[in-house]
Amino acid sequence: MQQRLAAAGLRATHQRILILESLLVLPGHPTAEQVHRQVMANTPTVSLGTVYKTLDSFVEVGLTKRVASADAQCRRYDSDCSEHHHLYCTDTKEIIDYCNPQLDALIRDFFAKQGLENFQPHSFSLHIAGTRVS
Amino acid sequence: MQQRLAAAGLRATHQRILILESLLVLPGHPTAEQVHRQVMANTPTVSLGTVYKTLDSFVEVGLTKRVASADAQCRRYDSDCSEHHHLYCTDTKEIIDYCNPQLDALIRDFFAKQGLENFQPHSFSLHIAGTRVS
DNA sequence: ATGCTTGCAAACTCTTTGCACACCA
DNA sequence: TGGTGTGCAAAGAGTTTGCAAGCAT
Repeated sequence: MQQRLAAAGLRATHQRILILESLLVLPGHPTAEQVHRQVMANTPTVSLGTVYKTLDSFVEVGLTKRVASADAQCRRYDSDCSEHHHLYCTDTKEIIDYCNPQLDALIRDFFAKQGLENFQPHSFSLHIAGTRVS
Repeated sequence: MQQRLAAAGLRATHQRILILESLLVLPGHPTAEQVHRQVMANTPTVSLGTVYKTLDSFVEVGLTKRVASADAQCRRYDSDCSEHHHLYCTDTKEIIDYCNPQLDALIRDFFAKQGLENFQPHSFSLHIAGTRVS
């Protein structure tokens, strides 16, 4: 954990380690509030302000991402910085991560063949809206 | 304009007509604030609260969409309810609409062939992050 | 005339900021 | 030790809510 922070050029403080661990443990796309709660479960002396500042630093150095969310009125963070897609259930407002290398290949291929004008794509993320079926 | 509102099951009030017009005029993905400014340019007596309420109604009946945005700390709306994708410039934080029927077909095809487990997709939106080149 | 809409202002939520103290390198 | 990070509380931005008055049907 310390290593990851050091590698990212951040001081390995107690709080940052806790917050990074919490991010990795929490499923889905936690809000700052949820990260804070998770951190507090172990160490009840970390302030919410610090969580915000720390998450911002993490985003800045690429340790996490902010994820887009049309419904939420708050920011969500994602510790999984690998490329992946999202299933969005319009009933439950749930966001589920979805990985599919075949899909990735298909999309990359498409843009490799017929490029975009004036735009160099770096990463792709497909948002799939729909409903859960059981 | 009245027709569109009536068809959506909303009363055609002066304010709603103005707000709908403003949405159609404004480029990109305006915030509630931007819509309000646009409305005020014509009729300086519409309150921001009404803009919020109205935009919510519009989203509810499908006249507009909320668009996801990882950076913004405010909600953005999109009057273009047809299926389209987004180019996101990581330099300028700009979001550009992008349409490509071929791409749509490719994606629909992919999921038609090998469906998702426990999920019925309704719409797809590809977020393409990258940088502008000139 | 009835009931949905509006305007206003206050309340609320989420996030940021300023500053003194604490801690890592 | 020096400079960065933290906690706290207050401020800020964006959004929602409650209610009396207004308007579309």
